[in-house]
Amino acid sequence: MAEKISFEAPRGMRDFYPEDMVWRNKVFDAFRASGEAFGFMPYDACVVESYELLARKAGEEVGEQIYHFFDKSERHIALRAEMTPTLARMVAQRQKELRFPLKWTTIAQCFRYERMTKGRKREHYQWNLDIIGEDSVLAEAEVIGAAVDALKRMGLTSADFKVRVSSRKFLGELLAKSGIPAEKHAQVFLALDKRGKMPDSEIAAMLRDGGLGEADVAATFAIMDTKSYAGCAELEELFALAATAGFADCLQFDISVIRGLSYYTGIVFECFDTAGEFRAIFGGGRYDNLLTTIGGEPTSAVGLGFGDVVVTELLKSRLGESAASGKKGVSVGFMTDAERDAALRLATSLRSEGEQVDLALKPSKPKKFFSNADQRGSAKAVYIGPDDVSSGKARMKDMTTREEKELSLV
RNA sequence: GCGGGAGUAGAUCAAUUGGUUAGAUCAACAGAUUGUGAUUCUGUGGGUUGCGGGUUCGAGUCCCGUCUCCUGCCCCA
Repeated sequence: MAEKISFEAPRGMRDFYPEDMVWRNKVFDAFRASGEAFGFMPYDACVVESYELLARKAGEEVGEQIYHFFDKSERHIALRAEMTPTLARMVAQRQKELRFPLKWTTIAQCFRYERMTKGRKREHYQWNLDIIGEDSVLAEAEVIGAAVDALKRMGLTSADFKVRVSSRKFLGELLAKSGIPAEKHAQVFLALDKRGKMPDSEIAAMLRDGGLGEADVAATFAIMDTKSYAGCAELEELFALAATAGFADCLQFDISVIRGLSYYTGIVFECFDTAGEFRAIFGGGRYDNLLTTIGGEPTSAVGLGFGDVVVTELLKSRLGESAASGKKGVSVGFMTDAERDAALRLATSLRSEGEQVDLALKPSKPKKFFSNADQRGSAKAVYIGPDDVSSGKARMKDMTTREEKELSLV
């Protein structure tokens, strides 16, 4: 007898039971529908990449968080933590033959070895939208618009979430205007990112540790209180485009949106639930160095990453745990083996008409059959006994109203 | 990486603070009930109390270790 091993999935890895799959499909369906509606071309790629590609792009301590291993030929292999390096590789490989701008989308399974918290596993699916090779702010507007569209398809409204937007370029100009030297900007970005998560006194201390004088610290705090994007042409244009497209009510200017120390260079954005209960729903921005980091030609791009975990938690919280499951399909059952073929013929006939049919696999008592049909969520049920076979008629019951409608057996 | 809480039946929880054979309610299964699912009644199965060690006459309960889950922080797809 084999030794019993744990039935649990490895830490941080996810199983999708049928009741989970209902939610995942709801979310993925919205991703795909919005991607198509906004004209993005689907693509896909290998889950495994060379460690070198991922580590180069990720930099810093993120390398520690990559699942990696050596294959049988000692190649250093890693599971992707995000899609961007892979996208960069694929675009660079065909950079000369592709016609820009590209609008590409994918739902990518990504892995990351780190401490688990609410809304964060070691494995997740991330919907990616990228527009590559386009400088127009309309690119940002389309990417954000598509993500907002997906949230609405899932059943949320602008009252449930807000997309906070800012611009790194704008922030950099404000800092420069205040006389803070460019080499200190990274420090300020870090501090700004902490606003609200940490007392101001500690943020001030962080800034001083970073080599800023008192005047610079004061100037930084003044900039943190910036409430208007007036004077930033690209943000003004983005808000105007959002108004034209009809989703301006979902946008908010927020100078503190930084997106960490990552590669963004222009407009950046993050979407949060209005109640502030969950982590960021999606985030992204413009990055000019997508291809140059791996040795390709300079190309500007706008990208968005939208994970499945947080939004699913949000949907369950706002719409209810059972919101994704609706009654559908027909259950067909039979009393004894003598009616089995009649049941199979009926199931076959219903299926050819496009019905989703769950045929009982063995005879069952009516009580049991209807109980099971109810449990699995069938909208209708037909139970066939000897009398039905001899009369050539059976009754299809609506599981909600309990009304019965006669139908003839074949 | 740092801190807090918790693990008892399929699920939610008890167990008089260390005392006899670990209980209840749902759920499941069978029957009352061989022709139609929400009621009722009867019965049945179900547990190495997360795992390992220790203290004790005796451990679900106390101690140590370990694993897992939840929850803050750090960080971030």
